[in-house]
Amino acid sequence: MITRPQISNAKNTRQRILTAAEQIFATKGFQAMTLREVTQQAKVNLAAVNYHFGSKSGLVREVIGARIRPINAERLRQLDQLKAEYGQAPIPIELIFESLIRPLFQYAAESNFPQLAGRTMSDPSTFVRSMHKEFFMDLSIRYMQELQISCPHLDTDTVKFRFFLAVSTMVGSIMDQIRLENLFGSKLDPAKLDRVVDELISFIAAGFKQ
Amino acid sequence: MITRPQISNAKNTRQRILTAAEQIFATKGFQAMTLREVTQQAKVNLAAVNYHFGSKSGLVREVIGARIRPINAERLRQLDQLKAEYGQAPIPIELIFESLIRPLFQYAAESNFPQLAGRTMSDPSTFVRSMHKEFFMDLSIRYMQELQISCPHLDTDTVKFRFFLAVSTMVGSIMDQIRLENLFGSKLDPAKLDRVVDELISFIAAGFKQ
DNA sequence: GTCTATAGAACGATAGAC
DNA sequence: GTCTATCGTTCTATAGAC
Repeated sequence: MITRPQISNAKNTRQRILTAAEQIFATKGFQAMTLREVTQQAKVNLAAVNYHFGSKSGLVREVIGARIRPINAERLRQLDQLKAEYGQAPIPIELIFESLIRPLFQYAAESNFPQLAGRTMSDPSTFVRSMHKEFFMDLSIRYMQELQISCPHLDTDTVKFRFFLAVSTMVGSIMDQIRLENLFGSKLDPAKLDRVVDELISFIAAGFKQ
Repeated sequence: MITRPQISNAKNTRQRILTAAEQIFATKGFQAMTLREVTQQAKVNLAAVNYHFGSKSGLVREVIGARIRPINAERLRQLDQLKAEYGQAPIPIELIFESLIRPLFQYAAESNFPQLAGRTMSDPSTFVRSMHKEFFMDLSIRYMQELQISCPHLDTDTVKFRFFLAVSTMVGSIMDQIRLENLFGSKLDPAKLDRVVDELISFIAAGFKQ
């Protein structure tokens, strides 16, 4: 029997690094995440990071991209479906934001992705900032187009302002789970997190519709 | 004539360190701000930071506190004045948030304080997080009490959720000036910043009132 | 593909002269 | 109060054995 320990180990090592890096980056940010802590938590050798990902930046790029690409694909899939459903009629604001926000939180129970996304949006390091533009610029333009159609009474600048505020609310609320826990005095159970998403969507839609 | 070069130099050195540290912390965050860069930009000796502030943490504590204390005092002053004006009657939601948000942005033209505050709220370092609790916990409780009075139809948890979202919007929007500039394609002039504040207050109030 | 060992640079902090 | 000089630590990244 031919065994392939290298390949299967490689996958395990690579995946364990990704898992550890995601958790640490999400909670500490780019600068404070050290490769020593990542490899220690993943129980792999320090040099493995450079072998598999080339550099610390390469690792973080992979961590963020691996999570955000499927989320953004799901967002656009839902938006396209709404587009098909409503045809020429404008899509209701709530449904547009549903398609933007639900996919972001749907994996929250099985990962810390929301926190990761929030960190990606708020991390001060120039490297992470450049990724933010790469992953969200086109998406933002598409959503603003759709919102403009659903809000013919608003001028372009107002749509931009309110979309900026809507995204700020979304980002701010997923970024700061600790502030949320301070407010409520304990860890959030999944039921409370669902409630956060419901409140978030209706909060944003109300601000946008006025 | 008796000169006191030490004292006047001390003040200059101390102040120059604070100014440089504020600018760098606001843009880069705690971890990425190095004392070498701060002292180089302030044109003072590296050792001066430890003489005047004890440590990097001590410096950042001073930077944040020096800005946030007067802002919070002004917020509570305005809130108390509203309280006196309205007596037993509930204060309108918009005015409550005016008192929370305007003082945050009023010094925006003459400093980068909004960005500093956003960084304080979002920085992942545990040290900065502890300051966040120190400076904003009591304030949050006071504002939630006032909002509860103005929203007797909402239960306590809903007030908490929406206050959390309102603060998220405020923090997210001041934190990420670069995202705002990406959206509008250029630096924001003061007139646009005023517009941001107006939109922000009405956006939050709409989300809270529904 | 994974390891040890280490290069090379940057960091916060401090001791001690002035 | 300010300076020079430096300690001890930590970091990313890499070279080279296995």
